[in-house]
Amino acid sequence: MARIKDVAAHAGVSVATVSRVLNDNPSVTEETRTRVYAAMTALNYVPNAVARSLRTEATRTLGLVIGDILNPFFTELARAVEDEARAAGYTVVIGNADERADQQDHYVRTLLEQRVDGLLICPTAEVTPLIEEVTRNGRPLVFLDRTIPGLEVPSVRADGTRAIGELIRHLRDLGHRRVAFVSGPGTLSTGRERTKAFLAAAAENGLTVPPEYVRVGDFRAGSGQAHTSALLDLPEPPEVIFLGDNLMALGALDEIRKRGLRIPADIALASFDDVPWFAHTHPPITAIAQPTAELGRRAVRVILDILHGSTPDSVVLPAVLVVRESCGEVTRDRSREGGDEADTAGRDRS
Amino acid sequence: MARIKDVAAHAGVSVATVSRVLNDNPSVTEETRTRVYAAMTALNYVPNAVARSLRTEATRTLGLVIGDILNPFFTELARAVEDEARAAGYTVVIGNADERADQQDHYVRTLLEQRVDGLLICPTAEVTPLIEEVTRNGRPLVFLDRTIPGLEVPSVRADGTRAIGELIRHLRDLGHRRVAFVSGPGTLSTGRERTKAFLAAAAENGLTVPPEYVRVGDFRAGSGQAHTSALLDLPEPPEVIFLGDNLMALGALDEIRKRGLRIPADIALASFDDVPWFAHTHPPITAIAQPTAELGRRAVRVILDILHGSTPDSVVLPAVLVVRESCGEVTRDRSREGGDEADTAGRDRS
DNA sequence: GTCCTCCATGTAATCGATTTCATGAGAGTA
DNA sequence: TACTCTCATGAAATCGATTACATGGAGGAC
Repeated sequence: MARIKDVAAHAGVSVATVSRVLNDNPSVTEETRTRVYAAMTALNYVPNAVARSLRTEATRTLGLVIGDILNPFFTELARAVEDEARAAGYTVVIGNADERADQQDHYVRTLLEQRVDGLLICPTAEVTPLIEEVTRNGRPLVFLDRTIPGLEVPSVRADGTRAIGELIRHLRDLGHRRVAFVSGPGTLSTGRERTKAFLAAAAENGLTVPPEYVRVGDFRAGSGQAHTSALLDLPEPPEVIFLGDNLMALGALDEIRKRGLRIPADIALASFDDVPWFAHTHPPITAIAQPTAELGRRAVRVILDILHGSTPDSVVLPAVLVVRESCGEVTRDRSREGGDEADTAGRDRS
Repeated sequence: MARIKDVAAHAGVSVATVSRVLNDNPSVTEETRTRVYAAMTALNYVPNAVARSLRTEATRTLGLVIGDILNPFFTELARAVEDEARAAGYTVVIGNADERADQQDHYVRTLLEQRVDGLLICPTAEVTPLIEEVTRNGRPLVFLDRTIPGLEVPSVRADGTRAIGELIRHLRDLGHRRVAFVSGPGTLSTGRERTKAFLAAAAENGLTVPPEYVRVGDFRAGSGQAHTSALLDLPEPPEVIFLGDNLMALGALDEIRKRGLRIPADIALASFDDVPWFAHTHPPITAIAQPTAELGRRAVRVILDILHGSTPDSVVLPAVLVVRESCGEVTRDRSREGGDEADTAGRDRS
């Protein structure tokens, strides 16, 4: 592969001049510039980013570690991060933690070795020694979607507290009394936060929640299915199951379909996270939508701010309730709203 | 950040020795080895992969350029590629072409600059000058999911011809005569191939397909919706619409829902690509499933073979028809099969 | 004509690792 | 004791770029 030295020889100049052309240094004659460009195309020259990064101590690369690449929430997030980063001239390297702390650490380590300029992490666990060390060393870091309390790291996330309150009120208005919640792991801020909001809203709306109605899932389809099965097998099963994320909702649907139950007549369903196909299930699923793409974009802006030397604040954006039909028919004039909701679900897809 | 020189000084050895420890060179005393490890942990040493790659001319990194990161088919593919690559000690850098040739080229160029050891590309266009150059220079390259005819590049893909034949027979058996197809772009091998298979199968089953029933989409939700709308507005609309991929099927569902039509009574639907939620729509969608994860794994094995010096053959795996209910009730004893199909859709999710 | 200034270009050090070749200590043998 | 052989370790070149500093030629002022 052609090196800068070959280009220099071919163009009859020094490597310094070629480097200047590469970096748009204005102190190069128009004539030599064109000669250098000609040499580059003649030799199919592709600059070696490895060598450049070694010298400049910058890779113009961001590392993004997501929780689960099969979760549409994270892919939408990744897509937004990438778009925003590319616009700023950065490349994004995505690592898929698969919701496992060890695999998260594997990618964090790899990304550090590759000397990414900044790290965006959706932490999959409370805190690991590696993460702690990264924060101690003051390397550019932003937590995305999830946070770790006690660490001085800026974070970008959605707050679903209000939307969960609205959901519970909606359920109570529909006459439901026995509501179960399948949360995420207690080691994740999103799991804890959603559970807390659920319990608070239930209390506020006069719903008593027996302990067996609050289950700890792992944000994966399998656990949604298992907990749904367990809940349906209770002596007094709930009237509504609220799943803590879209993958667990998919698992719940699998289980409900397997048992031949009807939604919402036999069991009502709601989900945290809204995904496009929720509008097309039978019936369409009531869900809480996060401003996913905006979270991704803001996270990039925060990390770029850090790289430019400032110390930005954390960002919290509200999630919103999207009422559909999986918790029961809403009797008031909802026809118009139904159309709006379909639009909402499809919003980010165009 | 600590460098190998600092570790050497701290351990009282030379940089060469530290490098030997890093690379598990057996000719290092157990005693110095432990002293070097101690120095590394004391200094929080993280080896600089940039410097190492510059010297060794290898990055242990694979580049993967996918068509669209919001398409679950590609994310499942990416996930499988990543898993297989990680098992072999490689990191994967994913680029999202967003179905645009220019953005595909942007990532190919970036990945070449980063000196990835091999490239896995799902080409988004017939052929670009850059792609042609990459093949001419003989850099390790594999086409995934899609191929470009005329280029001597190994490819890994699924063949849906037989499954499409089965689908058309299934439609004919259900009494359908007017079948429309929304294909992918003619510039993509998958688009051409599916169209060809569709037309051949239609002819074979005695179905006449007027030209306005064969539409060219772009594998994105919006075009599925637009073509569905156009088809439904025809003086003689089709009885069945067969969408060329899962995103266009989602768009078709949007349009059908907007019009308040029922599936399959008003319009029947089938899709290329099977995704988990197709089992949960109303009604569940008949689809053609690709062996997605296996495609990803095989592609990694092929590129690794190339890196090891062999010249592997292309891989073609069959896609299979998954019959559900969106084309009409199957009257025979299908109760058991219904259960099997749900399992099939959920297969890769556990 | 001489000197100074400006500016395009070149020379060489540098980034942090790997790797070849040299070296010197210690063991073994006569 | 002297010599050879082995083997752990060190010194220095190298990968391909960037960049501080040096250089030399053209042009202007006197």
